[in-house]
Amino acid sequence: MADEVHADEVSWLDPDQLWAWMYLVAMVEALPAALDAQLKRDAGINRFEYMILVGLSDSPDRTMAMSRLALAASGSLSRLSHAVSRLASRGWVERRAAGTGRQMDVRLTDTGLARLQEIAPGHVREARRLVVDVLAPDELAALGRAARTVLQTVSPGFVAALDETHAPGAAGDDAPT
Amino acid sequence: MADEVHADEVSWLDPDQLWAWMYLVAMVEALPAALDAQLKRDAGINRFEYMILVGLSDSPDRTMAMSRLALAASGSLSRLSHAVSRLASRGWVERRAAGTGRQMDVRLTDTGLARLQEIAPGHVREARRLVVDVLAPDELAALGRAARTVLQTVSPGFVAALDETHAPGAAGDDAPT
DNA sequence: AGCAACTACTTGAACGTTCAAGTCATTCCC
DNA sequence: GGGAATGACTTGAACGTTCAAGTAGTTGCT
Repeated sequence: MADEVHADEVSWLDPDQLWAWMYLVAMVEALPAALDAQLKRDAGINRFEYMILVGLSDSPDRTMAMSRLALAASGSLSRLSHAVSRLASRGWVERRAAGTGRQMDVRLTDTGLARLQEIAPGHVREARRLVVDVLAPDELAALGRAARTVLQTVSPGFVAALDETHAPGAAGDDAPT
Repeated sequence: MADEVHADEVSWLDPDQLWAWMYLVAMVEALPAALDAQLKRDAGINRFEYMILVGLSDSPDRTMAMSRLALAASGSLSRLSHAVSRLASRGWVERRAAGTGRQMDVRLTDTGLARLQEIAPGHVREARRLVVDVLAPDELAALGRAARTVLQTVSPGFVAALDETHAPGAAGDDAPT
């Protein structure tokens, strides 16, 4: 593409923007794949299942309702339901009817918690190897801020939720630090 | 998680690192989904198929061998083969035996090029709406540089390839301005 | 009390990706 | 010049995600 598009009134990206865009697209393609690969290889689960386990593990009684968990892991209810079925068949989580309505609670079992504690260090190590340790602290901070800004358009609700749980004071409103 | 991990000798992330990591992970999860959604809705294709079309469109004779195209779109040969079958069944690309060996060329048809020219502006608009226009120029540049640095670990070959085709001079070697 | 609307979840089929073969021409070697 | 190895794909099954129902409690209206 680049020039041959007959882009009436669409402003194409200038070289600097295009440069940044290409690398960003490449990263958002490659990074999830790399993280998934590590989890799959070392633990036999994917990133979404990992998020479920983590979400449950730091929740009171290691339990959450499906709908809240779906938000926490940022996936659809359907996707979550299938994933919970898989995890339950391995005995890592269990379903239990909750008090009201059709609501269901998912609980991280002792087995599940034990496995997560084995898995987590390796995943953190990978996060360091691929991202945290290859960037200078200020570069990492800038990356985080840019990611947050982008997310504010892509999924505003999620930013609100994250800001609430993580450093509600420190992480300002628009331009932390 | 956060504390309850019995992480012998694994250095956990400090609050600032964790903050950046959370937003980064959320972004690399949400951004591809958002881009895919726009393409699916407006054009009935996914990001990978779009990359194929773009790759072919600015290639001599709108043609590339499968293996080269797989590199350009950064996917496996198998994935590409399936995707090309889908695109071919819509008449957007065509397969042709190339000179040597079992090699196959894929060519963007006139129909395919026409469709791409209709599709591209909308995609650029989305890129602007979600990323390029919500960040200040220096923030975007920093994001691009960070992405490139991360990619250097995740898939070094790809960085080399991208640097070669895009702004070989301007995009220095380690810390482009 | 009866019925619609809503919320919370599950399920099955369709679709795209991955993974493990399978095919077929070419090249290298004895 | 036959046979193994290599390169360039294709194909089919398995798996996870999405999408469109389906199920089942709860609430609100009349």
